Amino acid sequence: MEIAKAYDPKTAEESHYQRWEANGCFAPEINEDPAAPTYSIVIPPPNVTGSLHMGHALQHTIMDVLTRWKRMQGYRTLWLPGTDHAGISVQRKVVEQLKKDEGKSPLDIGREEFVRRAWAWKEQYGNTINEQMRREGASVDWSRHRFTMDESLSLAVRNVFCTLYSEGWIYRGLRIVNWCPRDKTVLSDLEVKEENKKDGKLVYLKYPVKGTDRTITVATTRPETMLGDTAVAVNPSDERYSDLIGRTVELPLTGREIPIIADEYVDAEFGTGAVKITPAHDPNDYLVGERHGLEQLLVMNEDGTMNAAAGKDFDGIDRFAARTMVIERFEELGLLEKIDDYEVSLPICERCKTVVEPILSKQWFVKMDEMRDIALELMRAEGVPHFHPQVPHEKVYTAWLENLKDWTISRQLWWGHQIPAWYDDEGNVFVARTEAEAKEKAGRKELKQDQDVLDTWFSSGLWAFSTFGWTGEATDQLTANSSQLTAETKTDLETFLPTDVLVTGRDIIFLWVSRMIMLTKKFTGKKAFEDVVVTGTVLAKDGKPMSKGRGNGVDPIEMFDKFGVDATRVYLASIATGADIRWNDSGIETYRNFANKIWNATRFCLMNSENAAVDHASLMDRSALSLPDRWIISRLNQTAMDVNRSLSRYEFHTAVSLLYHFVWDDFCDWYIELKKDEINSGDVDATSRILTILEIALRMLHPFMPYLTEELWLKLPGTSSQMHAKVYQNAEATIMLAAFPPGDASAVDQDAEAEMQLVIDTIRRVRNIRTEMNIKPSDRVAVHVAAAAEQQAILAANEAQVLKLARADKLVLAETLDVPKATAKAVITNAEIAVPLEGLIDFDKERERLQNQINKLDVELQRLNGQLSNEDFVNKAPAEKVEALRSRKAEIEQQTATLKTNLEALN
RNA sequence: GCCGACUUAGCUCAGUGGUAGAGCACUCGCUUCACACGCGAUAGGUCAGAAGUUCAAAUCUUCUAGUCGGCACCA
Repeated sequence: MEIAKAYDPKTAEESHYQRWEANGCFAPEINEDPAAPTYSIVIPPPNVTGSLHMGHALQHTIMDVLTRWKRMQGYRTLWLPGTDHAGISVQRKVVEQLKKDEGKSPLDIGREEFVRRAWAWKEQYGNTINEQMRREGASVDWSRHRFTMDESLSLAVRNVFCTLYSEGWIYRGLRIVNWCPRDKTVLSDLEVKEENKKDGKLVYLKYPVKGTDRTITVATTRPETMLGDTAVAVNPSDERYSDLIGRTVELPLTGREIPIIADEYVDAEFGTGAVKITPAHDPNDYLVGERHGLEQLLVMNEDGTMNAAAGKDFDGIDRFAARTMVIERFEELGLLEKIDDYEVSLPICERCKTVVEPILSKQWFVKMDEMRDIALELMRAEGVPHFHPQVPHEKVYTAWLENLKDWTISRQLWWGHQIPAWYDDEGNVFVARTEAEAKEKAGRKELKQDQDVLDTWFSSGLWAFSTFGWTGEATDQLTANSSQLTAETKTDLETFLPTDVLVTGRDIIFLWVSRMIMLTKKFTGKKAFEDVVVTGTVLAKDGKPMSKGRGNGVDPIEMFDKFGVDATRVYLASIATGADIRWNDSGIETYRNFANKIWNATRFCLMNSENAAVDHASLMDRSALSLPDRWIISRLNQTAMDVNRSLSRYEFHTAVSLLYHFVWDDFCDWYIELKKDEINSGDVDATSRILTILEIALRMLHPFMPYLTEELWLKLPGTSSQMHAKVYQNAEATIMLAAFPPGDASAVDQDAEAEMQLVIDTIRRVRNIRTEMNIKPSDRVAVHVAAAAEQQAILAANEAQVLKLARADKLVLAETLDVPKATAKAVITNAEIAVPLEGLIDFDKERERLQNQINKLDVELQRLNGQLSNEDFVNKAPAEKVEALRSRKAEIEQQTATLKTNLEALN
């Protein structure tokens, strides 16, 4: 069979995905047994404006590994893909496009037209990440792809809103919220990030106290808000100001007169001990205002400019320009006391980096206290979700829940789920799924729908169940009597919820994961998922998070082009420990090389495969198996068991490491080398066996390296759909439906492993002698081994292999050595190795070699002696530990004695 | 301010009580008929520092230092 000398990932990547998809291999229905156990994962829906970044690639790799592994195990498997509608991001893109192409604003074209264009934008650009996922090899069921604004998911949103409203969990109220003046919308606390600014200023303003010649000084980082001050507060016990309480100040620049009040909120120690109170522009001031019945004076517009209430001079001025103006005016009036440098932390809009303005606004909120209890109860009673790694995520999650504040869910956007609330002329609100129902409730009056839409995370919070068809309508097949349903009649909702695992980054545990847990439980009574795998962050080479701003990102698509999809996937899996990790090109090269190694190992097996074929029976007849066969079968089964265990614990890096070492070290470096002569000589049985070992290895590798393994598996003679797991018997042959090797404990053969160790050690010591004594690779040597009869027999049975790999032409086995003085020697467990080097040996060098071996053993001997002479150790340590050290000590002493004898013999 | 994580070979990282590991880089030798994206052989760590628990600590506890993260506050 002709097969290229090096693996070219492109070929494999282009040929298999389409066929898998077309054959329905990704859909759970490929599984012929409707009663098979299920395994389901919903994807954290990427932003529809987004393209694939390294975080996606990492998480998708993990999800695909799990999905393919479970599918191969015969589970009825579903990995459900989809995207979210990304309210703010899409809105911004469409606004920009509109301005650029037509010079128009959204208001110019109206809401209906704007939404139409947003859909058009989504249709045109929203598919990028889906195509990239195909390239990744993601085995998602595209027939179940969901979008948060799909009709069914939107119906679910409306029903959830109505239910929560009718139960009093959703309310509309006037609160201080986070306002982004650039996006002109409110944001939830989680969408605002604090940023420390060292170059901030603390401005001290003097307010004249009415009826006196005194002033009272307040300090502020936002001087422009003084235009909205409605009081000055001091601590009631602050004697400096006690005589001023109850008086008023004449608020400069405004002509307004505001009271001086006393409130415990004020810290007399901080600043001047007097605080300006702006109830409409600061959350703490808002509370003070509530306590004292102060006016809430809003002085800012939604775009961050000051409004008419700020005064004629400031009306329409941007907030930062107004800040400068206020300072200047105070200076002119002689009322600016001083300006101090001050480190401030500014709230920043997570998406657009604009400084967020705390502002009084009427918004919709979800009350979180009862919601929180749902999640805490799940964690308390069942420990759900199980976080992997548990530390630190479980603790952070729980702590966050305990301090949860209400969630602002309205957004001043047009793209999204418009809030299903209608108002009559008097401002009465009617919440209903449809306008018709609202009118019904209102007595058929003319109503106007709320202009706001819901937070995108509100709809993604339903993702775990709305994606499976839950709409909140009476027609939903829900859980109550699902036990009466047969497997065939169960809906997706009954079949796949709860999902098995959620794989995500830590940045959206609060934003999304926690809300999904609460909402899923509330509306379906089920858990959203049992486990949450929290991946670390893939950092750039500089140790910082990858970001467009820094320009330090690594594009997964470029990595696919450069190293191949499979290599990238295995590399990502190898770093999936839960900890953050720096991107490292040499790491990914390792797995490019690994892919090539697998390719070439297969190439070798296929070069001589005439008449041979994959044949699982060929491994069963123990009497026909040689030592290397028994050994590799033992290693194979041990590896399979360990890989399964690692995957079940989400220890992806361990699984990769096990597979890497099995394939490269055990299979390629030893097994292939040991069997080479047999294979090359056309031994059909030997070739069938090696093909079979390889075939099983490819299956284990498949979840990590889907393209390479499929490409090679299909080339192996004898592979067919007969090798599929039994629930996929009628599908077209593909490795992705082959049974995942479970590993067989009874095939693990400790004797074979010990015997092989003797062969390996013998070969290694001879190679070592050759290198250190500068023997040319082309020169053959004689190998003498002194050992007991049992060891002699093992080596005798593998003489050809030892000779070949040690590049020797003679193997002499005896109880004791009979060699000339000019001989290099070494000791291994249960044997002594000697290589006569007449005329070639450098006696000084051989002395040095022997002395080095003695020295190394001596270091270990010292330590063993130390431990064994410690009575506490001997008395208290487990007996088998003590015994192990004793026997190791005896061995070392014996080996040292031999080496010393040999050293003396050279003199 | 509170909470947490991390600190192991030159680099990037595994390793949750019993002889310190990997990949890459480095050194030496190989056009050995699957693979130079390779083969063979070496070298390289008082596991951040200190104290404690234990027969035994990279691993458990406490403290210190440094790095990073989350939360809170911020007139």
